[in-house]
Amino acid sequence: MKEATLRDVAEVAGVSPRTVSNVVNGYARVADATRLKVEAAIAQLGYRPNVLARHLATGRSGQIVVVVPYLDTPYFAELLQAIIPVAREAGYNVLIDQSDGDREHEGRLIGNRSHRSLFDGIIYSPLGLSQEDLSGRDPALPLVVIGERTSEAQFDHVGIDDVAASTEAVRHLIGLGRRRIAAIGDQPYPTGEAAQRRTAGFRAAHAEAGLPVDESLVIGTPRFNRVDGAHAMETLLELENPPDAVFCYSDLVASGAIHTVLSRGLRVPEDIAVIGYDDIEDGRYNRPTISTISPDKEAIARLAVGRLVMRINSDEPVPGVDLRAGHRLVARQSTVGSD
Amino acid sequence: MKEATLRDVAEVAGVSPRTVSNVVNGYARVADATRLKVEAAIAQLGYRPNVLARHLATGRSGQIVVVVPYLDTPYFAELLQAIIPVAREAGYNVLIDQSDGDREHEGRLIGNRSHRSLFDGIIYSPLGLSQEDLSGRDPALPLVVIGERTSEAQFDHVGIDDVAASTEAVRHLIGLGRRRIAAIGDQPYPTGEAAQRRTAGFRAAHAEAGLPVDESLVIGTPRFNRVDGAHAMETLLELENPPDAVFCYSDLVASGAIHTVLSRGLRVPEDIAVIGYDDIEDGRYNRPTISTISPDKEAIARLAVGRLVMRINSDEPVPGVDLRAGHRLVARQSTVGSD
DNA sequence: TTGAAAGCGCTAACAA
DNA sequence: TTGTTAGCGCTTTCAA
Repeated sequence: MKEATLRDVAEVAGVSPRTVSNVVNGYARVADATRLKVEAAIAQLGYRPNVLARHLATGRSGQIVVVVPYLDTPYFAELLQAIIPVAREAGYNVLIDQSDGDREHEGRLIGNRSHRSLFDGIIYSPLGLSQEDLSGRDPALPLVVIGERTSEAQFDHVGIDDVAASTEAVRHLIGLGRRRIAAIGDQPYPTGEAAQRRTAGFRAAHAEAGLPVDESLVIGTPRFNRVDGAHAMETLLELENPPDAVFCYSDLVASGAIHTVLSRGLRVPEDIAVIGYDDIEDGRYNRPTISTISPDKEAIARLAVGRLVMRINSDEPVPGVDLRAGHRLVARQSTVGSD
Repeated sequence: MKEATLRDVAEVAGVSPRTVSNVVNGYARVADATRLKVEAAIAQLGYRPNVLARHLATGRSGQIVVVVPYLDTPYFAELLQAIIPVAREAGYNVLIDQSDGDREHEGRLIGNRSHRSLFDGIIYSPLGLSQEDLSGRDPALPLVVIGERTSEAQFDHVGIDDVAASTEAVRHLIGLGRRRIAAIGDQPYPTGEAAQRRTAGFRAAHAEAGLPVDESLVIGTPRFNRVDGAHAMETLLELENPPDAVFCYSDLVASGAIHTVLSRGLRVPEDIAVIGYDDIEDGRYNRPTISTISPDKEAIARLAVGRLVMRINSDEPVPGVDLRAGHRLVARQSTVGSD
């Protein structure tokens, strides 16, 4: 049996398609009597609007794509989990795209115009972003960037205050009496902007406590993965004077670092306290559980989707803004111990 | 500037829209001279087909949805990572839907007809499936189920041979000289069909080795999470005669179980060997690294997408089949130790 | 408030 | 091999 169309409904209700459309969309006001007739017909036929046709007519696809570097990285998976329901509520389907951390790919999607009919906007959570990455893009395509920030002001950024959050993390370690604090995850190059903000917070906390920063304790890593954390920690443990605490730029890094510490027969947090970043679920089950900076992922999702929808619905060009979501420090065993 | 349409191209090339359509889709054969003209026009105008319009005209949306219980469960994330590129290659966009392990939700999506215009088929990876879950669904909507199997033969299943895989896992433990082997993850109720197949393999391995099964060592869990594993392990350790090896129905369960063992001051694998299931990336970084059954996720993805596409393109009803992907046992530290 | 009708951009049956 | 043309199902301008 074929699906009922709007025209069928109109016929049964004895009105014009136009009126049915009005009822379905609640656009214009419709006389109560007419509305009732139409609604009855809709129910009778089991009519459901054809979304595709609607999109063709309106020129909107009702889809947004969310680009993340990796799907199986807990932080991104959790971010997606927060975004999807919010988008759905706003009437958008979410297309998930994985960039594989691949610059080429990321650029390709944002730059080219083949999308047009496929999606109305992009929420983009890059691994690292350089100026050119975004400046070459199609300015007509609504875009909201999560996490990274650049000086360019033509699009929106959503994120937490990384500098403040990082400062709190390190302040927490200092408050615990630690004095030789290391940082794992610095990326002192153009695309490592997010990492650099954490490093800035790290320095700020030292400064406010009147503590010097031992530069040999600031370790760079190509990514924010477990292996990176494990390796960096090995480097730190080989120092003449190893640290008594470590600020890791992700929970994954922290997990790797802890792994190394424990396998050397040292204790966490007694010998070395470790704090991470992201508050991924894994951290709550790690042994020891991982202290962390917990970004408000729901707020990030709400802000990003809200802003994107606004952009999609606005005709004039919208100036880019910086939207801040909240965060909080969660102290767990890896810094304060078990009891 | 407006986007160029197929009609524009036709005009510039001096041919009919029909011909342009043929060139773009490679349907009918087109004279070389005409093709060249058309291609030139396409290039000149920067024409890109409007996917939406095409879908409206063909009655296909070009999208498939993949339903997984949780996005942040590593196994499902990795599965999705395998499916997406395969689907894309086949010309389909993947819509990811999260069921939250919620029965209601799963049923709703499969059952109702509101999709029609939204997607052409579903790949469904349920947490557990009961007979009714699928029998009430719209038979016209192409569906491939990953993992679960039921006796119903109206749709396709893709999965590895769980019984054989589980047998291998337990055989591995027996081969290591273990004699009191526990199983964590049984679900002896209708929706626990996948779990039951693992239990069957567990028993089969015992049978073939002439070993009795101590029923008190078969522990049920509501889910396959870390917590479930951790709790079950506690139960096992409280037994008068605890096991010397454990077969866990997921790597997450294994991770939780190992957590418990270690926190009791026991060693893995010396005191208790642990093997998991799924081969999630996490297992390679766990301390100790986790031995596991590694399903061929790429094969699963290929089989599922291939079958779904076939179903979408076929007019007559297609009989359901059972498609088997490969698997292999990966021995890591949690069973064979560090060196 | 509602009707008539012209598209949205593409496909495909029918003809030539 | 290519052109003509009628939709796909919905929205929306213009009239009434």
